[in-house]
Amino acid sequence: MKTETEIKKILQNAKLKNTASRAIILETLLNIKQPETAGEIYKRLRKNKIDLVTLYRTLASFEKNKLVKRVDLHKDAIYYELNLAHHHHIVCTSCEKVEDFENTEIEKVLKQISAKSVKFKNVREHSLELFGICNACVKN
Amino acid sequence: MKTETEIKKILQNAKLKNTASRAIILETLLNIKQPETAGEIYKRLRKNKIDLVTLYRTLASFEKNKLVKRVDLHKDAIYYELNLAHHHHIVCTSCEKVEDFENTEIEKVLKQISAKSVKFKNVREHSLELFGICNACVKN
DNA sequence: TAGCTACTTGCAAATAGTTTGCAAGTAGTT
DNA sequence: AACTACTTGCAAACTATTTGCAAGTAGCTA
Repeated sequence: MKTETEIKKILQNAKLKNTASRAIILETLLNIKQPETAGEIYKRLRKNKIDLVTLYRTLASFEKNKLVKRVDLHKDAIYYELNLAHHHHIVCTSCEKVEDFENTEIEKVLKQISAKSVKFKNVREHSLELFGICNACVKN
Repeated sequence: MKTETEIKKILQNAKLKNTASRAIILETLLNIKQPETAGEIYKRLRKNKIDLVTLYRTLASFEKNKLVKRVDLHKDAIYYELNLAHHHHIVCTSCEKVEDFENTEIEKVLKQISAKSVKFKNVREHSLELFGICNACVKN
């Protein structure tokens, strides 16, 4: 659980004004384990009376400032998650659970690939998702 | 340029009825170099009088049959492309150009990762996108 | 600390993207 | 040639996301 001052610091580092809404949204995001849609996050915010429009705008500004990133789970809506630690996902296409993972080998190979590319020498980010059926679902 | 019979064969292999709409949509997809949204593909189909709903439904059935896959370009709409050859993308976040690439090393590492995962032993697909600024845009 | 300015918020309404219901049409089979 | 399940087009619904505008507020600046 992050303290109020830690949240304040994160916003300051991102050069975003420290408003009540942003602090609440950021704290909420910190408590979410899996990527969620704006609608799902909104449900968590109901008791705080934060408008859905504010949430969208906040997510957009967080995204612009690299605090948040979009995750593609091959579903129809946009999924968001905090971008404080770089990692990838394994998604179960049956029960929809998401497992995080990180891997240093991948990062090395990606560097080689962008070095090889003729048209790109400035690759800054990447997203990687694996899809499959988790062991629990295979049993059923 | 694929012939009519080749297109027919692709549909048969996917166990999809060989209708006029599907043949036209499939041929159109074969001519597209970059992932496109349903709206963009629809524009190409205008002269063929194919309904946008039909396009959505066709893309959905193609996707279900692995003929087509979704690509996440970190934009607001869903991007589709043919799934005949496995590959990844490098996306320019400035001019939005997309370059394809494939890499055998990646595939090896991914296999290792899914072998290591505790909750997954059935990873079947993956998507990988790199984001950056292409050389042409860097110059400007 | 009061005041200024640019950024932020909430509400209502608009827009964009995608899906659904239904009646009519058609591919592949028998 | 007839049958059946799948496919199509149209209209309408729905969901997710964005925009306009007026009021509110954070973080300077004097």
